[in-house]
Amino acid sequence: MPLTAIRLLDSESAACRTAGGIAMDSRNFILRSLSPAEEALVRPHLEPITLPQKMTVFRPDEDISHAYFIEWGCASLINILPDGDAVEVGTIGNEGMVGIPVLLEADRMPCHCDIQIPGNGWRMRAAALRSAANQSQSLRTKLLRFTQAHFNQVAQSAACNRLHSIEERCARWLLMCRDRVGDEFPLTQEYLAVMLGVRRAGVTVTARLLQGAGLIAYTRGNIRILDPAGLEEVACDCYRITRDEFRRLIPGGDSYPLVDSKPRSPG
Amino acid sequence: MPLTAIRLLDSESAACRTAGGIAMDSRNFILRSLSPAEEALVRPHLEPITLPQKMTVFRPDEDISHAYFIEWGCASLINILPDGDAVEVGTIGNEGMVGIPVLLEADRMPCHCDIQIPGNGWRMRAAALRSAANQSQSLRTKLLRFTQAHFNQVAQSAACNRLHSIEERCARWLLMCRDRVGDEFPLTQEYLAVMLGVRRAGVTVTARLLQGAGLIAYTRGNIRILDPAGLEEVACDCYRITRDEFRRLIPGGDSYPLVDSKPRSPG
DNA sequence: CCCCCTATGGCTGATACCGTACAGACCTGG
DNA sequence: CCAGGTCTGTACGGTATCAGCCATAGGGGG
Repeated sequence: MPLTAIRLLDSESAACRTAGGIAMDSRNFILRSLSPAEEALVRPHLEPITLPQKMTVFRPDEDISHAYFIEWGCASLINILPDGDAVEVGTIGNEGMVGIPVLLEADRMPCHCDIQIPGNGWRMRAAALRSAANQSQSLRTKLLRFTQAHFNQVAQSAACNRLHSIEERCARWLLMCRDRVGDEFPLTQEYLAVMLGVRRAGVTVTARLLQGAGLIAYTRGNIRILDPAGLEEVACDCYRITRDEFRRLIPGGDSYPLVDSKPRSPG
Repeated sequence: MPLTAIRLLDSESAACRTAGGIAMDSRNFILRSLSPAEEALVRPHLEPITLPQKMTVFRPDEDISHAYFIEWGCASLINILPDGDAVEVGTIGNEGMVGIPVLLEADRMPCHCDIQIPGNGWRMRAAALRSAANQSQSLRTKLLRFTQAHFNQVAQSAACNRLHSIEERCARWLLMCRDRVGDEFPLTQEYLAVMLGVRRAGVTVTARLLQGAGLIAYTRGNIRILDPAGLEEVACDCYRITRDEFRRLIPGGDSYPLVDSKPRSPG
């Protein structure tokens, strides 16, 4: 079976899970942490959604219509400068919520956000999220603490982008993806180059190095992590620093990352 | 008179202003925007404070005791990595509040924060700030919108640090300081090098270039902006993008930056 | 089976910035 | 007036990464 066949949990099967309750079996750290009272505020507004690769979640300076709670996959906050150059400034997967500007009453922000690793999740209208956050202080606290965790990640990236080599940053970035979606995921070097803010050719050299060292294996558009511990040695400390603060700040963070196996489409 | 004589508004004269009401005459955009009800929540807890250069505001992974509302001067969020390298990831002056982790219920964060340009302001105990923010939704909104503005700034820095030259970033950074404290401020090249995450020698070369072009003038430990418009042409778009979002998000942002003259110590 | 598109691999020379080092210039205190 | 610290100016070789370019290879559609 080609690797690309391992893809999405479709929205139908995601919707099925609703019957069993969200809090119990969601991979999303915010949803799984909800108390019954919080769940009553949130759940009626959740709509299951598939997240195909390259889907635009929101655009710079456009009102954000929904916040997203990702189950599988990974969204990327990308800063695209007027001259066309781009870099990723932050990544969000199942550990939190996409759409922080909604929570912070700002409605929009100057970054582009798209789906970098396909998956699925839930979305909730911006107004509903704001209303829920204003009604429950405990829910608000969870969302705000995640916001701080994400802020830390972006702040770490600002330093990392300045001070660390492509190799260090590449290893860090692959580990961050692994924590969210497991050992294997679809990803081209072209895309990875945008994430790291470097030329595609630079990624090729680095990827070959990592593969040569037995840390990863890749084919066209797919990457598999072979040796996470080895990769962590190559990565800069930024990986560990960010992850540890996530663990401290997100609800139930002591079990981050989740190690359950990736769901597959039926058949 | 040596430039270094132009320094602080001492806490005594800051305290005097209290008599006239904070909202009326504060340079701080959050304080000056407070409604009477909000002011009643905040003002009793404010304590005037001078902010000497290099003062530590908070340390990595240490509980933050106070939030700060700066009137003059400028604080810097610095990421110091385990290997000793450092870069600034964000700057806060009179446009907002220092101590976002308090508001976001996270208590602390992995960055170092210190005073980069001396000045003065007010501080408020962390618990008092949290309590005020939880009691008033409108106050909370103001603080959260500032948080988004600062988040944008850090996200912009992440991209800027990766993609722009020392010269562009240096010009950007000087303009950001100017918006907060006026055309002249104490600052060594050594410090500026940390801010930009480059060698001190690299700053010297850049500073000479900018001075040669008539954009700035500097002596030991002091910088004066001569031609802001010219500097803006040298700076990358990151300056404008961040500033414009600040204007949109902070209360009364249409009058940012304030252009009133810098107060001087009596005599 | 062939074609074409996408993805990866590998050149070449250019350059921005680094690490290190040292010298001069200014300021302050004894 | 000297001593010592701090700040700035400058040089040198080294290197990570860039910009541009072309070659190869896999894989799906006709």
